[in-house]
Amino acid sequence: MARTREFDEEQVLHAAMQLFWEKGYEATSLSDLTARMGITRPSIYSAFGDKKELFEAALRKYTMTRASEMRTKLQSNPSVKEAFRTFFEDVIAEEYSGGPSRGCFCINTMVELAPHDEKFEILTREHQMYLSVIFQETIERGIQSGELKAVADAKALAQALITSLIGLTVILKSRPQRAFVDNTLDVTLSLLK
Amino acid sequence: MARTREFDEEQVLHAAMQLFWEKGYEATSLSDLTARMGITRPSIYSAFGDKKELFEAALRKYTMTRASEMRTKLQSNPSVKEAFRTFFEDVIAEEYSGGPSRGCFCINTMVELAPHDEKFEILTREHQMYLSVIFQETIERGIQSGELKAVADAKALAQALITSLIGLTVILKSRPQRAFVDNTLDVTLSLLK
DNA sequence: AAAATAACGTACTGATCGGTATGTTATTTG
DNA sequence: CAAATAACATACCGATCAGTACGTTATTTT
Repeated sequence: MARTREFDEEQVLHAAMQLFWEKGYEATSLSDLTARMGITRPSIYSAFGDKKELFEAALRKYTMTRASEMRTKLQSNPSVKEAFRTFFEDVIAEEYSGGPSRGCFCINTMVELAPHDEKFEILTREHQMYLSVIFQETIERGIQSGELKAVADAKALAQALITSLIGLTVILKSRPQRAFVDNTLDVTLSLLK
Repeated sequence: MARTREFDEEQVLHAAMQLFWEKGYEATSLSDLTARMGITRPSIYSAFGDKKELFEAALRKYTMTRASEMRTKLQSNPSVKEAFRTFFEDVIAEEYSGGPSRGCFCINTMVELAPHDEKFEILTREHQMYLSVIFQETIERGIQSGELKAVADAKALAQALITSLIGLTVILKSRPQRAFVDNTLDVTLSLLK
C-alpha cells in the first residue's frame, strides 16, 4: 500500500456507465470519459483496464442494478396485471420525460456489440434471460393467487413479454406517437388473462 | 459532360449498405468503405457527399427494398395467419443461418443514431410506421376473408406485432436458445385469432 | 525519519480518423 | 482537332483516436 485513491471507484464507474449508456461504445472517446468521470486517463487504465474492460464493468453495474429494480417494482404490487402495466408504463414515461432517449444500456449493447463480440453476446443474452425469469416468477405468482388462468404457459408468456419490452424500448427511440405505444401496450398486456 | 463514371452507383451503394448494415455508422471507416465499394475516397464524396449522407442513402435504399419485400411476402400467402408465421419464421431463419447477425439495418440505426440525430429519428420512425400499415392491411384482409375475428382492432394489433418483430430482431443478436424464440413466436401469433 | 510504493498530472506516442488539394487521364462538345 | 470538363489516382491535411512513458506527490511500512 502507498498513496490512497482520490476518487471513489463506484462513483466514477457510475459516471462512465451514464456516458456509455447515452452514447454507446464507439461514439464515446477516452476524452469524453475523463471529462465526465473527473479523473485522468492513466487513472482509468489503472483502475479499470482498457476502454472495453471499462465498458464491460459499466454494463455489469447496469444489468445488476436494473435487474434488482425490476424485481422490486414487480413484487411491490399485489396485482400481477397492475404490476406489469405499471412497469411498462414507467418505461414509456421515462422515454417521454424529455431528456435524451437512452433506452436500455443492455439493449443498446446487444445491437452495437453482441454481433461482433462473443463476450457481449453472452452477457446481454444472460441478462435478458434473467429478466424473463423475473417475468415468469411474477406470472406464476398471478397463477397461484388465482388472478391469472392456470392454463397459461408462464415461461413462454414471460419470454414473449420480454421480447415486446425490448421492441417497445427500441421503438421509443424513434419517438413514435403516443397512440402507437398505448395501442401496443394494451394489446401486449391482453396476453395476461 | 466529360469523362464517364467507371463505377455503377447502385452497385457501390449496395456495397456500402451491406457494410453499414453489418457494422453500424461509427464502426465503419472511410477506409472500410473504399475497400468494400471498390472506389476511391474522392469518388465517394463526389457521388454521395460525406459519410453521413452516404449512410443516409444506404439506409433509404435499405428501407425501400425491405418494405417492398415485406409487402410481397405477406401478400403471397392466401392465409393471413400463415403469412405472418412464415414471415416471422423467415426472420428467425435468417439470423440462425450462420452468417454475421446483421439484424435489421433500420433497427440498428434507430438504436445507434435516432436518439442523437433528428433526421434518423424521423427516417426510422416513418419506416416502422409504414411497416405497421402493411401489417394492418394484411390483418384487415384476414378480417375481410373471415379468417380473423372482426372484433380485432387491426391497427392496434399491427402495431403490437411490429413491436414484437423489433424485439425479436434485437434479441436474436444475442443468439438466444431456439426454444425462447419459438415460445415468443407462438405467444405473439396467438394474438391473431 | 527513511525506504518503498502506488496514485497522480503532464505530455507524448504511432495510428487512424474524416475529408480534400492537386495533378492526370479520359470523354464530350464546339 | 482543340478546348472544356469531369472522373480518376495519389498523396496529403489537421484532428482525434486509444493507450502509455515518465517524473512528481502523497501515503504506508519498516
